[in-house]
Amino acid sequence: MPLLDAVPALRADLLAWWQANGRHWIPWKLGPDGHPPGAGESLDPWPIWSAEIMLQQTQLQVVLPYWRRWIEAFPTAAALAAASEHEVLMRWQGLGYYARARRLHHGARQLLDQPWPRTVEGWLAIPGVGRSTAGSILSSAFDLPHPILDGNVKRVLTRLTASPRPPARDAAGLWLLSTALLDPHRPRAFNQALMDLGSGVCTPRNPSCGVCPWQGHCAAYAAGDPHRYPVKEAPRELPFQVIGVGVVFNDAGQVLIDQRLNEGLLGGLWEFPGGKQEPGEAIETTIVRELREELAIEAQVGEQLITVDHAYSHKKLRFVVHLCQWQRGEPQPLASQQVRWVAPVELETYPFPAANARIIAALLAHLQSQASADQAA
DNA sequence: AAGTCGTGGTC
DNA sequence: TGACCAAGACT
Repeated sequence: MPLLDAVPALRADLLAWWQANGRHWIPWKLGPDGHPPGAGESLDPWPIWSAEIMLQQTQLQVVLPYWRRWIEAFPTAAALAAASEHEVLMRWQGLGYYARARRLHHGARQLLDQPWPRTVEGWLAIPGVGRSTAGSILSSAFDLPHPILDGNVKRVLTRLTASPRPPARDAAGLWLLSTALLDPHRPRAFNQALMDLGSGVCTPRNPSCGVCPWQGHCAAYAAGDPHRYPVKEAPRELPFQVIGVGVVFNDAGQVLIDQRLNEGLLGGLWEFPGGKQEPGEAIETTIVRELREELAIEAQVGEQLITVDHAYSHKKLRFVVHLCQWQRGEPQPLASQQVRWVAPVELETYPFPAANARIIAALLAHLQSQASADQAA
């Protein structure tokens, strides 16, 4: 029997499973009374929009504490619009993909004094909102019939059809299937059920096919190899680079930090200055050279503070961090937005990426042990 | 349209 | 120096 003929049964079976087994506790999916909304009932789009942006390529359990603090700080879109970019990045610090925060910030300002969009086109006009996020917001907030296609849905659908192609090679087909399956009478419940199925049953490893409401329709289950889907692209090797980093002190005991450009990796966040080690170059030379090239200062490189290995999505870096002493030259933001001397205790008031947070922890520990050594002497 | 963009969980 | 991946969007 063709899959499309089974659509009514698929909808009914999924929704029945979800009624008993779904995640009915997700905070941004609850009404003001703390209970799930009835069919056709609307929810405040703001907490949902915030959550959907945070959830892009990020697991629910990681998002939850960030989202709670975020909504407490910014209860409305207008509150976010009124906030500074510094405060926005502080609230996003550690969550990754920082362009999401700046786009959400801009989107909130863009929507000021405008009614909430109720069309896909209206949401697509907002920075950071793509087709799947738009569908998720519209179905979650307004119970409107728009499909979604996130990682969970891709996995469920590629297994359901035993698709031989990686999802990126068949986006059009997957969107068609998500659209065809969507229950037009209960879009909010159906989309959430599809994601809950992918999250709790149709999992990447060791799927629980024994309790799956779609087992009888699943081509991958019939073939006995649901774990093979979705078919993966050939993985690429990640380049590895060593970065020399200077924690530069001045005579007042302050350290030098710079704010990265908004474009590119870690855009808008603060960091300790540094740069890529060139072939055959001693790391101390790298640090001296980068401080000259990017800040126009002369500094003396001292002892190593720490090395930090960190994997990003498309490269692996090793930060070799040395304590340095500023000698001369007013720091210039030649490769950054701005540079600043700050007392070590003030570092916590700036948004730093995760690798730099480890450097700060090592620095504070170093200063602590140094202070107690001085006291003993 | 392939490359870019983070981090932490989990095995 | 692990591999793999997660409620994707943007260029």
